[in-house]
Amino acid sequence: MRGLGCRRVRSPAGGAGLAFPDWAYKAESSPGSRQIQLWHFILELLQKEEFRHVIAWQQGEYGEFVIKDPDEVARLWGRRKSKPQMNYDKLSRALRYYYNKRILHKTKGKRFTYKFNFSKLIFVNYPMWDMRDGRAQKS
DNA sequence: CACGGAAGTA
DNA sequence: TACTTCCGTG
Repeated sequence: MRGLGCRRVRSPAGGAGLAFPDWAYKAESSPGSRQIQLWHFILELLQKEEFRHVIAWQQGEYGEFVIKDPDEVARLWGRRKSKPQMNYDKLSRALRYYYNKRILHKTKGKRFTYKFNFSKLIFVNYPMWDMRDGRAQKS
């Protein structure tokens, strides 16, 4: 297991310098059968330049991203989950459930634009992390 | 489009 | 639990 202090950053080549810490892209930690989470999938697409025409980080605001092609993102998500009837209406409902979970929030006024709550993602990936003093706690 | 209640799935 | 499906409301 890697140290918690590791904050390696991924910089997209030729990008606007927008990068996100490696802990944010922590695909799946469990060995095997756990189903992929929507936010893992979103981060996965965001991390690959080949999907930049479909979904991309919004320059300026850290953690903010824009779904440039909602139908395509929904199609890709549906393919991954074996849900051929998936569409943006349903996918966006799933994203809205993240509001209360504090994983995402909407960027009001900006169409198809959402923002990751990275501090919450730290908590999701490393439950032992205590946000109050920024040190790992023993249970 | 975006929101969120309500019921259904695995 | 984490969505998926459906839908009325603004």
